[in-house]
Amino acid sequence: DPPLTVSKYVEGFVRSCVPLNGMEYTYDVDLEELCPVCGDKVSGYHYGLLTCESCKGFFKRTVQNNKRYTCAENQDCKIDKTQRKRCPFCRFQKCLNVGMRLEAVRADRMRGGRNKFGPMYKRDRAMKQQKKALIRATGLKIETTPPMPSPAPQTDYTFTGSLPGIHQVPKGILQTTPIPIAPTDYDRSLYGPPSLGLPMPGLPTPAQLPPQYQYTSFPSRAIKSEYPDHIQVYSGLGSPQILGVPQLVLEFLRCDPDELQVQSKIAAYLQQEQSSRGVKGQERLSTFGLMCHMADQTLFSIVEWARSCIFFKELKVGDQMKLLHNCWSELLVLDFISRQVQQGKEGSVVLVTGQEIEMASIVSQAGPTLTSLVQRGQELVQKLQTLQVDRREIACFKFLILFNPDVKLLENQAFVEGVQEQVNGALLEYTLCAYPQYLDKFSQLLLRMPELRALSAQAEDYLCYKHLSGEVPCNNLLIEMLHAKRACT
DNA sequence: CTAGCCTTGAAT
DNA sequence: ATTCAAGGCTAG
Repeated sequence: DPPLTVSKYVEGFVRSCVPLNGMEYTYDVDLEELCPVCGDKVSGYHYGLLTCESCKGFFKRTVQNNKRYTCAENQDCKIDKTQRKRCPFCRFQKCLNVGMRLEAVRADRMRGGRNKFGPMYKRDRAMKQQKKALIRATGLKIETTPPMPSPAPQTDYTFTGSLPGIHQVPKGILQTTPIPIAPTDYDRSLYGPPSLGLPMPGLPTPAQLPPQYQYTSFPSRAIKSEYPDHIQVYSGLGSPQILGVPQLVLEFLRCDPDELQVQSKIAAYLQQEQSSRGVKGQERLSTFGLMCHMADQTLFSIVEWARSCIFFKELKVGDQMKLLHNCWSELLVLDFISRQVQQGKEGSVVLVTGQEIEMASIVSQAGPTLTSLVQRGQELVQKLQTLQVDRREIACFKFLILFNPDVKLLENQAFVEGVQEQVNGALLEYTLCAYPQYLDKFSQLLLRMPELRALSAQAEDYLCYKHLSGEVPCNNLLIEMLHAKRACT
């Protein structure tokens, strides 16, 4: 019989995360922040984000009057409170780059009332509040500010498939700066309103989709009212076609949990954990202890994901356990790696909670083993970035890892082998369709599998060592998995 | 033009 | 009735 606790879990026992009590935000929370354009005092949400009064006015005047500016310098003027008047070109550029939204300027000039951004502002406030609490609880700074989710897809009237970080790049810059077209989140930005007229059989309806990271870009700075008379569609050139995505890959993507949801759940758990320790008079968690809890919670969400996935849920619990015991660390490492590929910055590492840790501080504070582990991970991240791995391919990867045909003594061996084969086929088809210019992408991707496996084995060894020296917090699913795996192999 | 303050009005 | 992000107004 499998270990009781794990089997309980797989059968449906899910450690619940107590939701944040006191989620009501105090109004002054946001007001401490500075305008992302010029650094002046923020006066509220304007055109999509918190800005100062003057940049709000500037943005409004510029868009309403369709103003065109030119830069006397190199289009990279520093914009701050004292110099913001000097170069309106660069100021407007910065407005767009930080994410101010053209479509929030009303073409009909209607005053008052609320627009579709209202709910988004509210969510953003709640998120900021939560992050602040997380900093208090963990003492870790958060430097990543996830892009603000835009309202439901059906309210977007245009799309170009622009990406976070490079949205709103003016034509002039597009010509001189090579922009890597990494088609992450493609499917999402392509799920436009039904009026796009694209036949998309089997796609999830917008309502089923998690909050989006979407940006709408406006070629030639066309001004769109939020109450448009007509709908304009831009085709995403140079992008992989949605039409070439195998059904299976789409299904995998549908199974994928929403990153933001996992993020806030785990963040809330960690806060709870830390604050309850304060009450019980226990000593607060060390950074390493925190990381263990974080990994533990991530593992919980991975198991939850597996349990609800296509194919996996068809298996008997015994086989589910065997598969999970075999691959939990690989999935955990892949989760970490893919986060770095998708949102990591040079020289730092992003955690599942959205917190960012400088590589330098890892090197200086972590032991040599952990440091080399992270560094090896970063090397793999770089390779995957060079390969331009997208989220669909990562979704396939997860299945390839989970349905490992080498796992012995399965009741339904043939099924697992069959799934492995199907996923391989779907991934091959997808890479060929989406990246026709890059014929060996599939094999390049598969070559990363052994590296991932080696990395996860090393991570397991490290964890085992830490466990034996008594540094891993108890009641840890990680340790349970570790034992289960070593016991059956 | 700029930017601080004022008026509006749908959503809550 | 209140909120608060839109647009409007106007000295400097």
